[in-house]
Amino acid sequence: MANNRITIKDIAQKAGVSKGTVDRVLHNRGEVSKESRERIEAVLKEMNYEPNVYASALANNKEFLVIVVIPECVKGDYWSKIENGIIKFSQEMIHFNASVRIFHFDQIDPDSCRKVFDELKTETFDGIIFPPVFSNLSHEFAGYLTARNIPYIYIDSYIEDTNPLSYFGMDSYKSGWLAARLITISLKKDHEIAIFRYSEPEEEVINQIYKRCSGFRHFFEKNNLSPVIHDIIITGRDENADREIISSYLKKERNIRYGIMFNSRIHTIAAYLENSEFSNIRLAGFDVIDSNVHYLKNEMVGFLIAQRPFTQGYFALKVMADHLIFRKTAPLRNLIPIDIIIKENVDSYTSFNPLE
Amino acid sequence: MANNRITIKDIAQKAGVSKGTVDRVLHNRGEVSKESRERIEAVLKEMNYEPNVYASALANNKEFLVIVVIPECVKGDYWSKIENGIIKFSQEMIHFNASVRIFHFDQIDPDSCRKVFDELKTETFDGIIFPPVFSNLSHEFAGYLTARNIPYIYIDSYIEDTNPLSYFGMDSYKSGWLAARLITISLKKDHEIAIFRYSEPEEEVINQIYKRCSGFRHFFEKNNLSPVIHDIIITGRDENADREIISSYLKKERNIRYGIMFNSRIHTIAAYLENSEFSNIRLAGFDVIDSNVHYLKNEMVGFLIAQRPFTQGYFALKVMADHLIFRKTAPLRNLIPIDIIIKENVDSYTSFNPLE
DNA sequence: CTGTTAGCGCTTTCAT
DNA sequence: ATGAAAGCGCTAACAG
Repeated sequence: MANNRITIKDIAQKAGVSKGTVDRVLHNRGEVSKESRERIEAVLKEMNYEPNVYASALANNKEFLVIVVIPECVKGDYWSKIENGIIKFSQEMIHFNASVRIFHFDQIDPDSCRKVFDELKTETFDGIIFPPVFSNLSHEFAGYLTARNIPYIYIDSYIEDTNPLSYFGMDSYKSGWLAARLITISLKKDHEIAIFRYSEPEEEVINQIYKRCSGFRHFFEKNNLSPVIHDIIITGRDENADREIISSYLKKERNIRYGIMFNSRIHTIAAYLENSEFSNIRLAGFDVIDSNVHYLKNEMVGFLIAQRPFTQGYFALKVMADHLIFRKTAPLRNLIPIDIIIKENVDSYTSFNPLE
Repeated sequence: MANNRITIKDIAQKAGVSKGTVDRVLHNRGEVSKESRERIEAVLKEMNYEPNVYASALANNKEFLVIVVIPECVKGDYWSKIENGIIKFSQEMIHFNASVRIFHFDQIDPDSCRKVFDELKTETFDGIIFPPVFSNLSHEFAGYLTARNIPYIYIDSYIEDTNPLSYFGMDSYKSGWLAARLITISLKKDHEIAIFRYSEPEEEVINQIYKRCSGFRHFFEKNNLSPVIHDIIITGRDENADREIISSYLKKERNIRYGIMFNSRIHTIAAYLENSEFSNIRLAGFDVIDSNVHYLKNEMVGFLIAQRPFTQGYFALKVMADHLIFRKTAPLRNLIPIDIIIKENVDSYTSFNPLE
């Protein structure tokens, strides 16, 4: 039941050549006569040879450096969970002579991101993983990478007209649609909805938020529902100002019973409403980050839509390693499941991690 | 940034011994003087040595056989997804000289399970994975395994007073609780609920179903809700009889608006109700299996509670491999997230699999 | 073009 | 009790 594994030696014997020659055709690095190659290829196929990638990596003894560029993060937030997944997998790579270097930039400052990209243009590395937060910058950088033949993987979001090795992220449109569906379940006839948004969403990051929002609105249209939906524009920077904006708005619009935010910061809204006269407004948001979980548990937030950031980070790096070290391929687009998280299943969601 | 990896050779040099001696202390197989051992152990700790498990497995060249015992399954059902996860990981094991043999038994026939266990008692193997479906049988078999020092891992459910290496499954009580919570969201005052159950749930399998059911009922009690809950007992074997039982029951109880089943066969109920005068009854059930998904999409079923069977199978085998081949440990209890699946996120749920 | 050789990091005889 | 040596499956440099 076991030792029917075919090795390079078996192939060599059966083809009447040496292991060296077999290796040459396996990695077609030339210098093999046509006859030999054809004979070897035939045997390879016939015996259904599968290389032992571990032995291969061991012998290869080549060093790899994978770069990761993500926004600065604090413990427990979305990016830190992606980073944890990356760090976790990086530990499985060290025995293959592969290491990872992580760069951070300021999520709302394109310049800080450009700086990192510029610095990277002076360095050499074998692969890179990053979220295309600022689309213009990322598009340009992707072009550089393609020109240099450096494989890159997107996480979190995607930009068209580029050629990443792979992509891990959520279908933003569908996640917005799903959020609308969930709100609808308990939406009464005269209930109104508030969408909380930042003043001028930096044009560059608009993509993902925009898609979620349009999925959300389309759900109602397509289902012939037309709840009143308010857009409440806040600064996202000035707490006092925001508190004032929100409270004066809600004072005028007494039918608002649901509030949603399409980034991961619904907890800020929850903090404003908590202990206010509007604490009965039910909130919904994105991402199972610690601060959101707090308000999920005290029922300020009714549900969260989540996307397994740890899994994203872990598998993005795994795909890169498979490509670089093991020469394996992976599916181009990996759409993460859109998870529905409420008070009753959040613990099971956060506590499971067979990988850590 | 890279080649600071410490090898056994480095340790040997620094401790002034040979690689062989270092290896002896690493796997404490004796025959080392106390002085040498202490010196080596000091160096090991000082240099923070991490063995290269891949090189180790390669050199070890030992064969492993892992047994898997699961119920017979058909494509697309719960057990087949567990089996897929197992098969997937087994492919990563072949290069470590480890193979997997899968045995099947009839889920509702304890004798067929006993037969497999008995047969296994005459075979030799290095580890085994199975769901303790029949608790008495499993308990006894676990005792045998413990006595023989063969590591075993439970999937799907757990039995007390045994010593498995690890366990992957859902917190059944909480999943029932969650189901009750979800139904409550849209439960109107005079709505009643039907629990569909098999006549005499085989005493042996009662455990998981029982826990789900009590979680379900407790939710209402603890929240001071007291919807009328009906128990509708069907045979589970005789289609015509069941159809008749259900329809006559529902004819008498016109307030029943929700139906739930605590195993994975809510699709059978959906099939009975579809195109009947009771097609407005909303159903809920467990497990994202193909037939359930069908009724989720046509809205006969409102939601499913799911538990990532592929993940269970995959990681159960991974933990076994880590134990056997790499001598790594794993957490004992791994409670899988309790996923909420509705029409709007089911596709994202089933289509994601970076592992396959 | 091809075979031989040394070696990746580790394990396991086998002498000593 | 310990070191030397061979070998796991594969790669790559080097003769020829």
